[in-house]
Amino acid sequence: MATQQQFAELASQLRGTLAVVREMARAMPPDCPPASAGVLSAISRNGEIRMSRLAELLDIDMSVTSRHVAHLAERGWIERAPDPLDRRSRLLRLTALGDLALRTAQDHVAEVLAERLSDWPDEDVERFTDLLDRLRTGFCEPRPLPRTNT
Amino acid sequence: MATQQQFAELASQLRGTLAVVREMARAMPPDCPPASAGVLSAISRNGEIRMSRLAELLDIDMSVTSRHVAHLAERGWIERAPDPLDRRSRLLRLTALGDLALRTAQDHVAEVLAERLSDWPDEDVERFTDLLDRLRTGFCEPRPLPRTNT
DNA sequence: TATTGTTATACTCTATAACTATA
DNA sequence: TATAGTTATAGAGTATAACAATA
Repeated sequence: MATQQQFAELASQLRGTLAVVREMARAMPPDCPPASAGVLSAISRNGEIRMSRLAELLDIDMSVTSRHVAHLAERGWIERAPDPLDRRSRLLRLTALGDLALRTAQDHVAEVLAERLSDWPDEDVERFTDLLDRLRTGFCEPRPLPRTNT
Repeated sequence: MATQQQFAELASQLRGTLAVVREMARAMPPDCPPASAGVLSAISRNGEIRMSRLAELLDIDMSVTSRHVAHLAERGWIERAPDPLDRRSRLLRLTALGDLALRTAQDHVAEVLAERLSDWPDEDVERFTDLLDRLRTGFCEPRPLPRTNT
């Protein structure tokens, strides 16, 4: 396992990454802020989905998810259909307009990244994406209880 | 260069990393929120520093930096000395208390990372830290003007 | 009684603009 | 006139708590 020092450095770099995410956010269309793009992306990847599951995927509170979803629905980017199996619930799915908005947003950020990271070799981009994915997965997955030292 | 698709995926993973940073933030002491830790860390790395330079390093507006710095000064974690060369300016430096606060905060987040990433090999942590550093550097450094197609 | 989703309220972090005091 | 820093105000994103409808 890495040393305490190494983890501290990693943590610091992760905090520093917020500046990059902020920079990417500036490239987004005004009516599709990063949080909206994240919700669209999650729905697109998963297909029809419930609010509660969506909140779980995004790792944010359902109250927050609800507000983002309302924003998207106002723009006609998603549909909220009643769930025939549970009338408390709603099933969300992307509309054609929503799919277009998502693609547009993705194109914008990809362009910004391509411009700034033009000198990165392919494999570094791949490896980086993979590490980020593993980080998120390792964090958001439920963890076994920490072992006590008995 | 990587494809548009690869960059889009990278962007998505970077957005997803926000969830991890939020999770780490929950492990911070209540009077040392992540933003404060970031400022302490930057001052610690650079030694005595001016406000304007600090804002540049953190890539946030000076008005925001000013508020964070005021927060730290109230707690006795930094000192603000007048700059003998320019009386408009102030020189910031960590106090012993501030150094302690920083170390405490670093220990907390490192512990969280160590717990969640216990199965990561050393080299992955190193490589990941390096990639994050290169990303931030590639983004926050001034860029040459994009070439027009003439 | 518990759960799904919504709304009201508050907190953190950031940006823009107006201000002051020096340069 | 321009620059360093501060403060006031606004906006995006999140969390907690109270609520309505349904299970």
